[in-house]
Amino acid sequence: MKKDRKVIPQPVIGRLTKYLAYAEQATESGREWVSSKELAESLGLTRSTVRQDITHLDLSGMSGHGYETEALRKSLIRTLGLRKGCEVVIVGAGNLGRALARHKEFSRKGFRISAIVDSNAKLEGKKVGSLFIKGMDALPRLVQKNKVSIGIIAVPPSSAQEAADRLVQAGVRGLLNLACTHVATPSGVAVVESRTVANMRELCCAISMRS
Amino acid sequence: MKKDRKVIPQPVIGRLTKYLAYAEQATESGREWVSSKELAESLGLTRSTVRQDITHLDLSGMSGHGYETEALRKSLIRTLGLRKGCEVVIVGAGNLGRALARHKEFSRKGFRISAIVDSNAKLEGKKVGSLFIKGMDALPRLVQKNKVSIGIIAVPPSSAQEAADRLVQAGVRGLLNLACTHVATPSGVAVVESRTVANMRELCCAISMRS
DNA sequence: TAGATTGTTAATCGATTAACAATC
DNA sequence: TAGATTGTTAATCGATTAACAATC
Repeated sequence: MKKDRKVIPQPVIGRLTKYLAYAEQATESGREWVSSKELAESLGLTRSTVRQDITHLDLSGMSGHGYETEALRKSLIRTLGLRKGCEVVIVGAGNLGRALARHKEFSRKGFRISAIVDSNAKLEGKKVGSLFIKGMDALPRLVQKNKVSIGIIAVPPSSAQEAADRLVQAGVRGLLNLACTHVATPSGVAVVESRTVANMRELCCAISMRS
Repeated sequence: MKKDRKVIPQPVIGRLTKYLAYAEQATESGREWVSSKELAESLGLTRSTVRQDITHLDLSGMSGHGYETEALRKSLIRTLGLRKGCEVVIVGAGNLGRALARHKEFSRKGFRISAIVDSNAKLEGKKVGSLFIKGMDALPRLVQKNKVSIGIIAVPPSSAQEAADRLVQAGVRGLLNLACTHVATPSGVAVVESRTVANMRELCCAISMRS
């Protein structure tokens, strides 16, 4: 009899991923307990917020001790739907796309880069890490065959929308858009904009406001 | 007599950067007017929110027409404190660091990568784009000389905190952390966590909730 | 003028925080 | 037991939305 888990609000989800990163580190360093106090102080939140967030998990803490690190980690993985890894395809084999294809952190966190494609025919067949660059036409077949669910857009802003369209058409269910343009998608497809340039701008803004 | 500009709430700042990206594109394609309706629909917001946000700018729209694209763009640049570009240093000359050093979009948006450094002595002197990789020890001098205000952390999670410490010590005023670990900084230094892995996880989560 | 859109106020909605009894 | 921390409820705070007169 499953607890009927309601939809978790976006801001909460954002913080849950932070708790997960923290729990993973704590697990690695062999810490057995983590408290809401510790999480709050390390991540710049209040204890109330942390405890309120943890309400959304299927997890019980222990009064006086906090949460078992490993149980917290597992519960977060379950709740966030991260149990069974995830196949990814990268569109764009420029600097950024190639760097991501070889980025260790992805596989360490359960994401498998199953292909990298580019519209530039000259790049076709070249090797990136252990992958060979494929043409855009291969996209639908690659997505089907490898059960790819996420597409990463690593092309210049001017071709971002086209990349998105082709990925959606090929059947991916989520997009990570690294181009600093907004892309439009049908409502069934989740999009996260990476916003590196936007982040830099926000930094600039924060800096200039303080001086 | 300047309008006493109050602090702008973070969620608003986040959206202002989106309007800016939109206004830049609209400017490039020669569009003269942009309305709150158009912004809202393109970016998935309500018109009310857009108009409320624009309240924070020193800008007047025109009833029946909207906002002059160019005036909107300029006002956003002013308000976000982006008028005079920004010097940046990258720590970490791995795949990601090197890719960013050559990333066109940065310079196009007013960020100048003035140096790239790495703790691995073997990389010292190698060329990345038009830059030569320097050692970590060069950091303080580079930051002073080039008036660097932002440091990008592109090292493995395990050395992220150290990179942050050295950047702060060298005198940068903001950090963009691309490692998927939280880094702690003194309160005078702004930090934005890039969260690429976290974003991927949020995508996974969104996907798994829909199925 | 008619149509469209701004600027602004007030109402709603949701998220964060405070507080505390219950528990280990 | 005493100290610490959870889980939960209620209060506060802030952000989003709705609505509409004013304006081009």
